[in-house]
Amino acid sequence: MRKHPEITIHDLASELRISASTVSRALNDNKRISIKTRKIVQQKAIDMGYRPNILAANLRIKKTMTIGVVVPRIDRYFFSSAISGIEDYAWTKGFNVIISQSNDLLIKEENCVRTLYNNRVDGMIISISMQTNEDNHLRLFSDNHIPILFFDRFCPTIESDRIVVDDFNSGYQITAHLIERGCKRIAHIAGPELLNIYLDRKGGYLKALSEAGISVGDGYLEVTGLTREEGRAAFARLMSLPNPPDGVFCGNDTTALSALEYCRSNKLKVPEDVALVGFSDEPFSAVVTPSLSTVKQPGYEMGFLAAQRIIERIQNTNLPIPFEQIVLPSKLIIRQSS
Amino acid sequence: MRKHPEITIHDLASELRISASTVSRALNDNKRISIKTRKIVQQKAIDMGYRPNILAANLRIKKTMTIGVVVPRIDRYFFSSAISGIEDYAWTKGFNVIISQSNDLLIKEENCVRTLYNNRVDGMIISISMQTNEDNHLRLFSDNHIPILFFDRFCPTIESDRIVVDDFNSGYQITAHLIERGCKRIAHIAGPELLNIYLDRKGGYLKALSEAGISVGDGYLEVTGLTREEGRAAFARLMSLPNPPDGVFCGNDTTALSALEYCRSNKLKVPEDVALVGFSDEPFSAVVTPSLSTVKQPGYEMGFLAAQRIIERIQNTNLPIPFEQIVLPSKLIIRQSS
DNA sequence: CTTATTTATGCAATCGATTGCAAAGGTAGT
DNA sequence: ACTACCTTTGCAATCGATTGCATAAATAAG
Repeated sequence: MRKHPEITIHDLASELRISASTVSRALNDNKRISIKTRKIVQQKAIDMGYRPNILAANLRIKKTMTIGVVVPRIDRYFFSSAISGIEDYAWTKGFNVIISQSNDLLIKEENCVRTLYNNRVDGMIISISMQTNEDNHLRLFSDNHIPILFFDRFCPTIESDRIVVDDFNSGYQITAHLIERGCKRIAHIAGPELLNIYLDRKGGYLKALSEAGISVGDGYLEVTGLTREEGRAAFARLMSLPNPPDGVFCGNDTTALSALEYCRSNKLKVPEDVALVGFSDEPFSAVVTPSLSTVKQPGYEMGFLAAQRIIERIQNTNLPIPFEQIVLPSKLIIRQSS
Repeated sequence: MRKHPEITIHDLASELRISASTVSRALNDNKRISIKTRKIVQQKAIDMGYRPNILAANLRIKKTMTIGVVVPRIDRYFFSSAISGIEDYAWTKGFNVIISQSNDLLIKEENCVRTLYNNRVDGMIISISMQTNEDNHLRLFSDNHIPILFFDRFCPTIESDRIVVDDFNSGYQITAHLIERGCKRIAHIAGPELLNIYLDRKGGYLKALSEAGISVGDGYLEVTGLTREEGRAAFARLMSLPNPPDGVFCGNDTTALSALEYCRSNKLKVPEDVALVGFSDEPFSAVVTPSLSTVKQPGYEMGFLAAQRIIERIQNTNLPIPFEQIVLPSKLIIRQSS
């Protein structure tokens, strides 16, 4: 079939013996061109297999119709479903999504953000890394008035839109649930204090306890990186305390799973000996035995909404819509582990 | 900080009282420019906060430094880990990755491919949808000599590179394993015949059986879309046969999970009453009870390799490297379910 | 000191589309 | 028939970088 000869508006123009500007306008359905010519041009474009050179147009327009996404890891279900939501919406609006992952490393995140900036994405959706304790790279966007939007893990020092779930309340509900089901000694494996989401989950935990007049037992508060290994280690420490907990609120499902495995190999009954609750509703949580109680975060919806919001902002740069923190409902899912 | 005034090479040029061409060359470390000037220009670029306009450069160069990716669904672990591999490698080479998902719909896939084509990606990595029974949209790339590479699910009628696992052999191994552990009546829940991967898995199953002198029992071969629901229905049909199987090779882990759940609710013991094997090693497979035997597909490695290969092709358009089908080793993982 | 050669820089065209302004053609009003 | 106005189209500049060719400057050779 057709090989290299790439058709331009100039080819169309000379073929039709009209000017390139007319062709351009005709293709864009500009009312300044007569309907008749428009039809002719558009038909010819099809006949000759013309495809617009988006780069040239973008250069002129100063838009790339692209939004950048940075997440800690693409292969974590919560994030991939968020990306799925972003892509689905962006696609309907003709935006492209370019993705990159920070691997939870600040340096990599800085590089990703800088690259997206240099690639002139029209906006960026990001969930920051566990290490992110400064915001210079993010300022690149906010200072230059390029829309930036955080979801889930956000940077509190940057003014911008955010989409989060109510981690505080979720932490509260989880803990309240454990209390209600009769747990007396409730521990918590928390995530890095750098991230608000983990601080909030812990905050909810503390509030629920204090409201119930329960004090946090000695050594009942572990702070970890929430990996499989750290989770196991932390849980092991908890269970070797002189007075081990009978309920543990794990910072995420991964650590809850580690806990479950620890219980299995140490012949501890869940939830009889110790009740467990995780966070995120990873796909495996529903199918392990016993199935894991957890909090469902609407990843897809968050992504969808994020895309919606940032595209709105991209298309109304002048309109001063105030920044907003959108809190999505999360849902406590009680299963066999508690 | 700095607001709108975007700096161009011309600004640098006039500031330094030299020509734009010199600035351009200096920034690209062209040896035709004296080291001294190069240093000066580069420093000035930093001072003035210059950032190259990639669009302008790309327009000239006719490269976008972008590779497009199309997968059925981003939120499936196999695919998200492949994307992760793609992104990791592409990133080291300065390529951007733009993703889109077909949702296993041919129409959506066609649109995605066309969009990527119009966006002038330098190459495309794709795993086709379950419905893809024609290749016109894919010809858009191959006919125009834009590198295209398939991974996992490929289109046999398009000449191109492919990265796959040995589905035939994997299917063979799974079945042989079931035979070896004593199963006499082995069924298979296969995927759409449109896709080679499923045909091959089935082929391996058949070969192993015939080699062992076992014939396929009546109704022992189900062909489905491999979803949760279809899997359950198919498995239910199998188990209600007059002579139900004592070993089932499920086309993927999802259907194997459906089977497992069916067994649970129907008090069938796995693997005593019926042994189960899945395919893909989804994250949940290791943690369900009983844990699922399955075949591990190296998603991340496939993606990494795919990116490596396609970038190589992008950068050597003229060099006629012959197309290749790269077969990656898969690994049978035997767990409790068999 | 002149000519040949290398080194460093600049000019101007180019990539392909968009767009303000000008101009040509057509219609209408008086 | 003349001016006024509207419709339709074209000219040429622009977006910001790259690059072949030409030129200027510096060095080497004779």
